[in-house]
Amino acid sequence: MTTLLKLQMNDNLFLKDPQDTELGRKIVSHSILLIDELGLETFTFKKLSTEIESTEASIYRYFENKHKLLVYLITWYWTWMEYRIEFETNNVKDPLERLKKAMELITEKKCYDHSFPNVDETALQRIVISESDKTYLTKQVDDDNKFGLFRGYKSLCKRVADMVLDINPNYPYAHSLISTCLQAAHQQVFFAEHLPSLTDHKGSADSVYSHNFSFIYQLVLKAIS
Amino acid sequence: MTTLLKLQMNDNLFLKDPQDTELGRKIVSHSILLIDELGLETFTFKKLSTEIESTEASIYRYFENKHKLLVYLITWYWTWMEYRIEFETNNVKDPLERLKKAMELITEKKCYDHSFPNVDETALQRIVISESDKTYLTKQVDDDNKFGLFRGYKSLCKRVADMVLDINPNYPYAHSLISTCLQAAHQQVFFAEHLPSLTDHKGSADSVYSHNFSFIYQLVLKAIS
DNA sequence: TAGAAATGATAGTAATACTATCGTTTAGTA
DNA sequence: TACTAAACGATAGTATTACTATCATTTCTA
Repeated sequence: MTTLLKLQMNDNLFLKDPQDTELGRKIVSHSILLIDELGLETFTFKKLSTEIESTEASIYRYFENKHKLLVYLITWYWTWMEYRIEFETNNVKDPLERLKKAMELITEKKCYDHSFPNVDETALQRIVISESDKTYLTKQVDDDNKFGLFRGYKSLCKRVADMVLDINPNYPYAHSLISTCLQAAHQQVFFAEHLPSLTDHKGSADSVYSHNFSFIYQLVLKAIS
Repeated sequence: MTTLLKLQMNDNLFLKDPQDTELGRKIVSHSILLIDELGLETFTFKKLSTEIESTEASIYRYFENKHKLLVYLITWYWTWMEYRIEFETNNVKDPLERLKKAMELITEKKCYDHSFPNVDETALQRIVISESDKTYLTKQVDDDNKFGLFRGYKSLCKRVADMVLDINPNYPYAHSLISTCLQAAHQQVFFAEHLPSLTDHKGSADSVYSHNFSFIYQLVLKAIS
């Protein structure tokens, strides 16, 4: 039996906490499936509402608009990642081993996590790959940032950067390096599937992910050595 | 007196070549200013048409929609970058020097290039920083790719990757490394301005750009050594 | 100077991204 | 059990967007 968990999310991400009600959880779980299927630009609250047999108005009671919903989902993903890294590196003493574990977790293909029954992590990872940059590449980024909407991502970045600094306190670009790697971790997967000449990761999905880990892990190790 | 130049663009990027007519050039030059000002999501052909005292219908005769216009502008930028790299590394024999020059050009803050009077390269670079990922992060990426819309970017990536392979033919991730660096080159600038905890580049704009060059150049050198 | 191409003017449409109102159902609580 | 408030559904409405279509006018060109 798996323990059911609830990740603590920033209040400003929603109007009413979707984790508290049946409808809220349905909005979250089905929005993941529908954004994955349609892509963010053609996804609408209208389509989601018919999918879950509810109404637009009801969805608007949980999320201000689809941008906020996207930020919510992406933040959930990074918060989940940070929790997993914390959990898995908990007993690891060697700083190099801890960094390696973190990079493995970041670059691996995700599968369903039974602790969170209403989140399809595989679909959510695909959303992160193709939509996550859109959370901050907007004109309202500074406002959104003021409301703490990017705390999840920043906190994860800091945690891994601190691992880098544990190994080499003199490396001057720990945060830049990690934010670059977090980006590369999904960008290279996207390129492997859609624009293969921009990457060297070929072959099956599995081999793309394992090449990607090697590429990124080596990049980090050499950079900080 | 500067020589006026025209970059050869893929036909599929437009319905009618905007470089051929006065109106076309006005569409290009003012769309750069307006997208820079408003951001892609609030930019519309309606607003652009009033800005240039023309009509929506006329703009639609040049570009199918604003996505294609964006791809056109971004492609212009990468084509311009590749031309400049070619030009500046022409006489450089040492492969390491050539790579260094290329990385300098990629990471530097751009200023107005008199060879292209209707393009504000400073504004265009800001657009590249905040909007370029949106050219391919769509559901139509495979279709767009079939029509060769990303040739400019792919060609630049290949050229720089080849420089890497000139230095170390055994490095297995040349394309991944360069596409990662091209991304980091603008992403870190964005973070420095809007999400500073995700980067280590602080201070004035100039210092952000020079730190960014150091960060990326060291990353590449160490990775391929 | 005729004909073609380019542009402007205008209208119209389906979809989007909301907001507002009101009635009904559900849930907590006294 | 009865009351109250919150949650939800149903419906309507609005401004804007992203186009498409048509036709008149200007401009270029052979």
